[in-house]
Amino acid sequence: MTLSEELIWRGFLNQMTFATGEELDREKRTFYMGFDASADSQAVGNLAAMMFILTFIRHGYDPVLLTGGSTSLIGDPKDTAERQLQTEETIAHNTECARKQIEKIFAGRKFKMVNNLDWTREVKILDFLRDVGKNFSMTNLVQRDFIAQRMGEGGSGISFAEFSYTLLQGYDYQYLYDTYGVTLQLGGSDQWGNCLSGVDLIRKTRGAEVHAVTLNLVINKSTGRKFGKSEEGTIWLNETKTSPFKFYQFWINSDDEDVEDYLKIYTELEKDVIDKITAGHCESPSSRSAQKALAHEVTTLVHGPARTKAVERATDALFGGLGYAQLTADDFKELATELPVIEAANNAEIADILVTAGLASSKTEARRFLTDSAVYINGSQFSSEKTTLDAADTLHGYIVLRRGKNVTALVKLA
RNA sequence: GCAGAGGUAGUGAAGCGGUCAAACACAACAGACUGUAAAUCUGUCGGCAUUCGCCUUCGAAGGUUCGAAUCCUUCCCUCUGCACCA
Repeated sequence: MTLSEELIWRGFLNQMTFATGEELDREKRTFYMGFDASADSQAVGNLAAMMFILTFIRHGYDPVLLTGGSTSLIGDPKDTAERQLQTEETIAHNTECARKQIEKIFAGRKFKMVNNLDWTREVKILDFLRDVGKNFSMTNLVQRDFIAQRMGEGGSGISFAEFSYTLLQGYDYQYLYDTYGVTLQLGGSDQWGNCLSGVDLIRKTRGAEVHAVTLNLVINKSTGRKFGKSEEGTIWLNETKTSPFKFYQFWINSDDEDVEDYLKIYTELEKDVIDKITAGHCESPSSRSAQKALAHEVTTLVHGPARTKAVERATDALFGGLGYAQLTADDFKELATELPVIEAANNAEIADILVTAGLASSKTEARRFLTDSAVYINGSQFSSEKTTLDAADTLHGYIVLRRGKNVTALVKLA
């Protein structure tokens, strides 16, 4: 498969400045893509962008990966409202986090990492206005969707800082063109306008033709919403923000109709492999083989093979056919690394334990769960007369306490 | 700065002196059903005590009243006009 064929097959392509996809196949370019540093971890949404980049790398393109140390100080305008400015320290910290994560995902590949703060910090305001600002038409800027929305009736207004964000990004492209010969910028579909800022700027100031390709936003087909959030919120790549276990669960829980799309986007598996997986999945959707393959691949990419294996074992223990009574002490040790473990006194009230374990937010709620029979001890429901936990409930020193379908904790009696 | 409108539980939105822990919708949570799915049905959805009940909430602080989310005062914030600026 050529690059353009693969991009289309995987469903990445959104918009591009190339007239035809074949132009992408003709010349191996040096390209860049920016990563936002407004949060201290990249999320599943950014992971799609990384997979997009990996596709280009596999086809011989050279990547320059940029962290937005300067642009995140300003913030890309949203459609709704002005962003809260973050401190320089926070952004510096986030930029560093982004760098580490990117280096982890791209380990073993050839790539350059840059931080746009390095060349933006010293720029003089007058130089910037003359060299960059002069090349942007106010009329065009004002017509941009988000800016028009923010400035129009019912809009929340927009500061000059956010208004001029796109010039900064355009300037980045120009700098990278000058310094590394970058002639292609990749971005999310929401970045199309900002990518074009650079394309136009370079045409005007350097007389050169450079390009931009954007990637489709990943959509959860069944909800129609942007992909990458669970009920508990964003799925992060950082394991302290989203544990590998939760991360793995997130993928396992993918909807049937989305699984094939996700396999194409979030794994590097080739077409015949993916075809085989989806065929198997269609035969018996209940085995969830496609979800398992997806979860395995993505978790391995983000958290490494060892963690993935551990998480898979823990998952088997929690959701597989095995009863808890059949688990070994070692299995429990594994579970203990993935689930919250809390200590409780012998004969402690179950309602209190639910609260301390975070399975209920208050004692009143805990009581509700109990009367709703939403609580399970070692996988089974129990009579309402039982209100405390004691040594008779332990298995290898632990009690598995679950609320609802997916929220589980281990209890250790003191 | 001036004038108008408004700030109610996760969101939207009723309520405009007592029967308001606050209608309704959505979201969320749980149970049944399931494939750790979707849909559907049922229940829950401030806290403590699960007996009556008690406590904390309706932007904030005061006040009026037997009694306030509801009335008054001050303050904070948001929106819409106008003005300023161009």
